[in-house]
Amino acid sequence: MPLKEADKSYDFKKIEEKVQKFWADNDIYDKTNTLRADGPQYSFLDGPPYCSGKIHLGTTWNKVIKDTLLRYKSMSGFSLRRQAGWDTHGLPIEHKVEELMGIKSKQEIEEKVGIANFVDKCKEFAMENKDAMTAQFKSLGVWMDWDEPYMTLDPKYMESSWWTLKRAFQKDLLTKDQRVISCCPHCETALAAAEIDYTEGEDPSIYVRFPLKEKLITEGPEADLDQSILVWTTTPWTLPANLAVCLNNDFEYDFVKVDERLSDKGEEILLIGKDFTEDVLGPQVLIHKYKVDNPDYDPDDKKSKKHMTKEEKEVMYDIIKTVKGSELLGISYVHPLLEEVPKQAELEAENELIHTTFHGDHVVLGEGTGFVHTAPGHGPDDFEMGKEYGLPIHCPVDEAGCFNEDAGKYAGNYTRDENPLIIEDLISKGLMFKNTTINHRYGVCWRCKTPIIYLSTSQWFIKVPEIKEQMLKEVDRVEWVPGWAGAGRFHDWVENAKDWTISRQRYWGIPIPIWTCPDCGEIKVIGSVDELKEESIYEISAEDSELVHRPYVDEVKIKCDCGCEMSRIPDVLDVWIDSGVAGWASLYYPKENDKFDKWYPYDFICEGHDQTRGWFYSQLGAGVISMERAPYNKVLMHGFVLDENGKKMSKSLGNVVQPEEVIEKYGADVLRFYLLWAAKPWDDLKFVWDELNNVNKMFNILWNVYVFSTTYMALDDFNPEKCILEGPDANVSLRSEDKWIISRVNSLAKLVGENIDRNYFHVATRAIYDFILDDLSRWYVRLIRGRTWVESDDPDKLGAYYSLYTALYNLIHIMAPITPHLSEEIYENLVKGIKEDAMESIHMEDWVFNEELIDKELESKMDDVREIIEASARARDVARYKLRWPVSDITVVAHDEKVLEGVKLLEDVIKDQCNTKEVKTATEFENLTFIAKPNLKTLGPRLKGDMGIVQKFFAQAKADGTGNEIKAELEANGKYIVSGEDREGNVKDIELSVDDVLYDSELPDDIVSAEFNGGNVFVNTKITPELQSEAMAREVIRRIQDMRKDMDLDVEAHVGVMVNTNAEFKEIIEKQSDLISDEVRAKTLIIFDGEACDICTDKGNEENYVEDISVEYSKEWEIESNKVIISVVKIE
RNA sequence: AGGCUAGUGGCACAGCCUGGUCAGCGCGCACGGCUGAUAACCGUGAGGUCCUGGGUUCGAAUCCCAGCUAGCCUACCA
Repeated sequence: MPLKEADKSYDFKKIEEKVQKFWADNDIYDKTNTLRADGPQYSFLDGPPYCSGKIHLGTTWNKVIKDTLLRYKSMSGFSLRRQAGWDTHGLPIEHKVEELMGIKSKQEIEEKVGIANFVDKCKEFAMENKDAMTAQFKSLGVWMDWDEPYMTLDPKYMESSWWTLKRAFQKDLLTKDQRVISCCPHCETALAAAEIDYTEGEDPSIYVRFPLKEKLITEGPEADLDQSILVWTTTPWTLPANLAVCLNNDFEYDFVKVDERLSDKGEEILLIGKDFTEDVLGPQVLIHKYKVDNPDYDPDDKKSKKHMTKEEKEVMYDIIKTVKGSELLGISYVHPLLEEVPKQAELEAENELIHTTFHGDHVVLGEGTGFVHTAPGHGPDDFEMGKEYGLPIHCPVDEAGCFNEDAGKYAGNYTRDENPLIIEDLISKGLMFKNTTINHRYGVCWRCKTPIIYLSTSQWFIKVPEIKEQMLKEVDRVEWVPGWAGAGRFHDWVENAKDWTISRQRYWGIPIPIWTCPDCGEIKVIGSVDELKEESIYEISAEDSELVHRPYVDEVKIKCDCGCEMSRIPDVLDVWIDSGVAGWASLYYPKENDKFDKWYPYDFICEGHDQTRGWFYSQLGAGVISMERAPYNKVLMHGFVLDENGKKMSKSLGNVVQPEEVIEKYGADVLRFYLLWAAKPWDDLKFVWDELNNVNKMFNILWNVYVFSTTYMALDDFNPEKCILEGPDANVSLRSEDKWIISRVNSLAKLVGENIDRNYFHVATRAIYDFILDDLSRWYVRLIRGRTWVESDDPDKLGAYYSLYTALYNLIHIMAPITPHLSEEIYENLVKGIKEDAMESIHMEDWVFNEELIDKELESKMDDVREIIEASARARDVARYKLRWPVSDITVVAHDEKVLEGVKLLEDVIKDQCNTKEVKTATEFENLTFIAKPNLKTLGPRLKGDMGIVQKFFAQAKADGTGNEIKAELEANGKYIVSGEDREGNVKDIELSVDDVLYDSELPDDIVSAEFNGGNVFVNTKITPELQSEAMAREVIRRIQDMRKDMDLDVEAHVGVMVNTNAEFKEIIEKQSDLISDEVRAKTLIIFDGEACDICTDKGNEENYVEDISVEYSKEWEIESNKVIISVVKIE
């Protein structure tokens, strides 16, 4: 099948559809994998995106990076495993399903809908989303095992996570404990740190009086006043659970007497930390300034002022006494909501420590009063305090965030909703000192965005701190790209690792395989379905596939050694465990071994920087627990896709760009290339439509080069297989520029390969971009344009075809991992059916480059030559001397021999591109005229009166034009003797040294020059009759070509041409009629002058005459003030 | 509040590790040119406090310190 001429324009839609269909119809993906099956292995693990139903630009970038690397690895001969993964469990889907089914609470799920139905719906929903997202990823051309992905809802996958849990249990890392943890009151479940988002918002900020039970100041006038500790809080709803107040032993505390100016109660004593007093109460002394008349004002004294400023100090409050925090330990206060919360009195009666003060290290400087409200049931710190001092962990709130009966007056209501009421009560009881609000960041549930609350509940944990050291060692072992991702960011996060809350009070997740005995408290952790069946007391009726999900697994009872029936705890696992075990669960280890042995551990994973706390961490933890190591050896951490202003894309800002929008407009390949090109992978990427347009332009240009190539190659039926470069039968000869483009494309392959390997995708794509634009399109194609016109199988023309073909051939290989569709499309035409060893798809080809074809010296010489040619163009531009007009010679002047060598080697290129008959080289430009002049600065002081001799001499030298000779002699001998008569008429010889003479240089007429990086280019623009004749002929040619194009003639179509002009112009161009005929493919060329002109322009007077310019076309031109009428007739 | 990363003409980026060459490239803009790749290309020009402020140095976009802005991560602001 011969090479076909390509479509004129780059139609990505058509191409991408066609190529994807080709891959699908012919199982190209499978064939590619099979082809590499015996190669060295490169194992990769896909981070499972959550089955939200829609991919976004972030996940797009993620998959494009992975796909590019993996395609490259495949071409490099590696055997790959590229299983896609899906994260299917968890709250987000539960929420969606709740929404779909109109469910408002957990109670409804359990009582109305039923867990089985609910879980079924979740599964169905997850699978639908997975399918939708798979289609989106496929449309990007991402190659993964889409038909056999790993899914966290897969029972066999889930078993592996059970096994990991069992490992944790065996290592004594699993514990159930009452702790204060973050809960989502809407989802009614515990949340892990990784599930908390943060948001800015307004909360109350109140300063509350906690009245002292016994006054501390018992003497003096203040003894009668009320005395209170001042406590600050932003969570009024935690006050019903307040059991103590913490202070810091080392701080100093003020007893402050305030009055009605600051307090609604009038005079009272407040205890405040010394460093907080001014923040809370304002400055102690206010200075009021008044303008008053100056009693000493003297109207006659200009310096005297009429008014003066009088200052009055006002003391706002008195500090009666200051004591150390340690002196305030153990004092009792009255709970501010004692009447509203009767339980508080009960508690106080039970434990004398309640409602007293303690020391707490967490009491620090900053906001507040130095006294910290402590509710062990609500705050992690408070909880620790409570445990340390033996306070009860009192929590009058249920998991739904509602007060229970222990909250007295507030019972039954949602905690945060009670804030206003509690504030009101405090005000009416006279305990509110200051009632304001604060803007701060607080935690919210990652899915439903409900503000989280801290509650003491009983949950299951993995004791991460116990394996922290090993985890940190693994962090150091793993290769991170960029380095700081591991060394800084991730290391810090692991360093601060806390216990991992793994239990969730939900339905759609992996049931925690822990069975407990209600009687003896024994615990069993089940590691597999088989084990469960073995241990089960009753026959299990559920299918394996159903058994591992709730509610079926809940029904399984296990026999305890004590004889009782053990039941499963009702919780499901944190979804971060789900994905954390992906390394082996996706391989069904330990139930199956073969895939595990082959692929574990993984050479490479790649996710966004949000996964520091997420997947990077959960895999590390689960890996160390299960296998004593991180499951990965190398991690690329990529950035986020931001909007064009660098702001995060979010629905609320309305700045979200959908991937399909981009694909619709530019296609998948342009998007892929853009994503890899626009930013360093680890930086955030600003998505800018304009830049996408630039990339699209590059695609069009590449396509144009392809069209250009195939146009001529198809015309000549070019076949690269028939090219013989060397030996006696050689039919192709390569010019230096041909070797250059081949060298360049091999250099490119080397650089791109290296940079994809080290994940510098931006370096790779930017090099490709520059190569296509600069080297291939703007330079090489320009250089060979003339050669493609030669008829017959000229070895020189074939050299150009061969080189262009090679450049394109290599380029589509280089681009295949990045732009798989475009490469495949071009491969289909350019290679398949042409080259005997062609594969079915370009993606089955090897990644190759030939180091031996790289000639760095040649590349560098071409760089110089390009500069020289550009300089020559600049010089011509200055002289307004058109490039189309030939010049007799140019001279390249450079000091560096290398540059001149390059000029000689690439002389033909320069001749052609500079449109010059001759290229001269020199280390100095000889045609410069130098005008010598005396250096008055050196000569003046020395010669004094004899200066006249010298001046006269140089004036004469200028007139004679002997400057060059003087310069030459000075350079040769270092001196020059000037003779002349002095004022007295005596002949004198004066010796001039090199320093005594200065020069002005002058370019001869007709010479223009321009600088380039290594020297100067001098262009001789002197016109001879021959040059003029050729120049004018070229003007005519250009216009005829223009007309051919207007006529939409085929490139190879023949024409007849008539040129009618004045006699003088006719004479000039006639000499070049062969050239003209050749260039415009004219079978006949008639040039004449005079009235014959009318013959061809006279179309008669018929009104309906419509000129069919595709057959015959006449046009009047003006060339250098000559009227020229050209007629072109198409010849069949 | 702490950590990491980024901040370079109107826009997007390179340079920074390893201090010194008029701070480079692309897009955009203005002017001119070219025209068988032509929705392409070439030339010239305007346009920059290299985020701000200190410091080190003979010399800082580059190294150090502090601050501002943005992204991500973290945090018990009680």
